[in-house]
Amino acid sequence: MRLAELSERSGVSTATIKYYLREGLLPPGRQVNARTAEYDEEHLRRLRLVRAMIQVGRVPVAKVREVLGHVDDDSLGRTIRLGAAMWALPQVPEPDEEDEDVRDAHEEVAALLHRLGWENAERLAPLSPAYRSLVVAVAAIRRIVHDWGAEQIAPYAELMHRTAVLDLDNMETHPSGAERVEFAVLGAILNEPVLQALHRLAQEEETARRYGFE
Amino acid sequence: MRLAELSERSGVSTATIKYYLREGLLPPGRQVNARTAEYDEEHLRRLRLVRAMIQVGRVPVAKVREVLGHVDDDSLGRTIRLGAAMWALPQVPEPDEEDEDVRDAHEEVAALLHRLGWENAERLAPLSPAYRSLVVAVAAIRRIVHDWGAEQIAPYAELMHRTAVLDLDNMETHPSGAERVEFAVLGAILNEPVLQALHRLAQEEETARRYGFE
DNA sequence: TTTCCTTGGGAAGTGCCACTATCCAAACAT
DNA sequence: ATGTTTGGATAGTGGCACTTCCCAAGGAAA
Repeated sequence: MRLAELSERSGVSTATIKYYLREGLLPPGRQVNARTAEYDEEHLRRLRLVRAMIQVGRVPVAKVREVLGHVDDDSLGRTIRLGAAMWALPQVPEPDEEDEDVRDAHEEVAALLHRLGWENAERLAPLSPAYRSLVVAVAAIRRIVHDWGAEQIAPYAELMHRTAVLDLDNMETHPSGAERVEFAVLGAILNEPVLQALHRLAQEEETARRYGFE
Repeated sequence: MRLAELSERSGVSTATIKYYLREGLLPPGRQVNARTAEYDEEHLRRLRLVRAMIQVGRVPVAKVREVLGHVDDDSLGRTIRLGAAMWALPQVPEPDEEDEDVRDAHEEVAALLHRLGWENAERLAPLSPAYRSLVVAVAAIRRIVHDWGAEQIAPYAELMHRTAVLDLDNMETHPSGAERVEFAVLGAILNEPVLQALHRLAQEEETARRYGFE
């Protein structure tokens, strides 16, 4: 498969594919001669994954490179590889520990994890980007709605835990092997837009049930 | 309150506040004289809301202006105003109806809504940005994981519906009045980062429970 | 063989976006 | 009188995801 065909089958312009090659998101094709390169089905798969991450998952190009680097790192065990890939994802500004709201949010979230019995998450907290994201988001809300706290979050946490159980069950039904980490990353990244869209649809449904269309 | 004080109390630079004023995200202050303007607590609230939307919610400036335009539109009923604000949010590329995967995804999602009994969502579907987002995301996943469909999504939809019920319950416990639409928008926008962070934390917790830290 | 078209690679340019820096003149503080 | 602060306007910055342009090598057609 030449560049042109790769482009046609994926719907991505040749210029963009060349850009991805330069950025290291796609491995180079097999060099046939000085001016020709061959690509295969694996390149097509990878390209579709990259596109999905960028367009649907809104992951910046630099992050995609980082995530794929972990996915391809054979020196790591599967779980760790997936964890590394997931931790490379978030794009959160560091919480400003000077800020009082941030410190409050910190305590509140830590207490919440404890109350929920999420011991592993508690242990990972100091390192976890997800934990930091949560602190930032909670601080931002409390800055505007002062009487907002763990009581409001806890039921959501319960639901999200069930969601995570579904995620992992899903993953386990899938064939293991080379594709599995890739599938897991895909699931992790593309599940989120699906969940978000479902959430908004559900809000529309529930709002209409309660208040009609007016 | 002068610009400088507004800046200090919000932690936003004067240059940025001036930018927001120019962009119409903040109403102009009360003009004291040719070279002085007064701002009040309402400006501070609004500024914090804008910041939260932009920084935590990642809403682009143009969208923030649009959303706030709906929030401030007194000619509309509350439910409609909220709906308009919510619908102004998403940033989804139009699904390409030429694409076969997109058409498949379309059918699949429509069938899913029907099966779930989300009649209102079904009726709103042709117009709803959330519906379009869902179609785009499902199409992107199916392009890579071919045996993926409604059976996988349905349980998530169920959980997201419960989340939406929580959202609206929460909103109803809140005082009505001028603040309520603002609170609803805030909830809608800032809940999503919270949910996302909780989801990722829950994944970490559940992964560690099943597989340990290796 | 000559002509023409296609190909892959690299450098530079584009458009958008969220700020940020610089000016300016009025107003206030000392 | 002097220096600082203020709000408003204009232009500039840096990052990002491409896109355009150019070139020389290959291959196909005449």
